Amino acid sequence: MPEAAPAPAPAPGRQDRHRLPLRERKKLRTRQALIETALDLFTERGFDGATLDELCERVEVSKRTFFRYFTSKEDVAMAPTQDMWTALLEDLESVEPEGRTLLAVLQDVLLGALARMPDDGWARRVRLSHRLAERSPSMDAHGLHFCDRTGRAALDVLHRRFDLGGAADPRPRLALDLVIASFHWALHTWIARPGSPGRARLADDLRDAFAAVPGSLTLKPGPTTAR
Amino acid sequence: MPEAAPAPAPAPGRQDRHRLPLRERKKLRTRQALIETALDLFTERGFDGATLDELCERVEVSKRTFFRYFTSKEDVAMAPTQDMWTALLEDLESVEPEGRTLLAVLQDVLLGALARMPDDGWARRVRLSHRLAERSPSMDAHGLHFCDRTGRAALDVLHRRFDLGGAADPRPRLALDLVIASFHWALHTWIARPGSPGRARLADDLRDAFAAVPGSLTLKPGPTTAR
DNA sequence: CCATTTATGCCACTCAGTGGCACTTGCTTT
DNA sequence: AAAGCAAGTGCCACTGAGTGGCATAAATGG
Repeated sequence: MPEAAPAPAPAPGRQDRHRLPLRERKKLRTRQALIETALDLFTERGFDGATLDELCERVEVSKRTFFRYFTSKEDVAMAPTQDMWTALLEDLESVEPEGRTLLAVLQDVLLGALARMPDDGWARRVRLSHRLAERSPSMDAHGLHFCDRTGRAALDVLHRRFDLGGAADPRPRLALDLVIASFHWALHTWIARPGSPGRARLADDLRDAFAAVPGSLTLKPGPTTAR
Repeated sequence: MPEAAPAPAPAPGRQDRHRLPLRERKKLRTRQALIETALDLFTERGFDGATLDELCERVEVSKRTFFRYFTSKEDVAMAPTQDMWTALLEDLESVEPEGRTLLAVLQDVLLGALARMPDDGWARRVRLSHRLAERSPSMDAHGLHFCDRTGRAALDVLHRRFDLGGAADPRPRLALDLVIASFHWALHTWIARPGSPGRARLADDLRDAFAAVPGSLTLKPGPTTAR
């Protein structure tokens, strides 16, 4: 049970990495090594089967140091997806609705954040990460919790910037959860695809989910013996 | 990280409690005592501030026994809500759509399960439980995970019983998540109400959320300076 | 090159959760 | 009523996640 998380400091874009001071670059490298090694290790032995001591030994870092980068064992394995949500949160600060519905705005921002993820293996990391989550309850729980927290933060930003019909109006929350649900479905579908499709394919699946949103309100169960 | 959960055996209805053999009644009493005491203890000292040893001492049960009833520390504090989701799952086995949309069916079943919760302090337990969850990340995560798992199980039941447009259709999943999101919003609103309103008030809040679903697709952000 | 700040290593500690075995207790059998 | 069975429980030792504290190493700024 982590008390207070330090600043997670997600990975910044590749291009400005050279500009950073030496100390920061070293930290980034350690963080990246921890993520990469953790994903491999957990995939090999299973999330519960691998211990933090093993991970720290491989990366040649003390356990104490690990917990200065990540708040928990689950946290390190979820880092790839979290980076995307964090990017989304940043974009919300500057987006302009321009007559679109809230739902459309959220959908576009999510697609935008997705498109901006690095191409250097991010897709592979996300895939490994979510395959692990499918098999480890605690990882899954951690991921859902992060989604939920970030979602609330996103709504706070929007409530601050726009008039969304009062704090007691459930509609913004429902719209957001619809987008999150779409994302989860897309991710699930994308993970299950043969081969190792990239970002673009995930974006396509996401668009499919978005397109199905209106129909989800009117879908009627067919007859009992339809198969 | 629990490996495999034993049968959680949620509390059965009050009326048939007398019919149970002595041994079963004793188990029920122990389970109930653990839940009740846990909620009080965690509320007093905070979820992280209280240890399982303290809880077991108060209930006069060994820690080993605690883990024969609940899979984790979080689990015991979430039991009240879980009972409702489990009831919902049972109801889904026998519901008939009768021309309604999937969304309407899910909404009605949820309201039905809610109405059937015991009146003996269930509302209070749920309130305590969710106040704790608001303040403890790990409890919140555990609750979200359970919701998600149960939701998937619910969809499995429906897919087995009805034709929902194929396994690759995102609409059923979106409809379900919409209902879950409605429930979360209702719960959040209900918890924040002054006094200690009962089940009925929660059902009202839930109906409000359901009514707002269509509007969540068309809501447009107002002008930046609307306040 | 030194002073300060910042990241890390090391060690001991708490507490959640598990495995194993002995023991009690409610229920059944004769 | 005594004996037998099996479910449920207690006790104890153990693993592993996560934290606190302090000493050390390394990067930065002057």
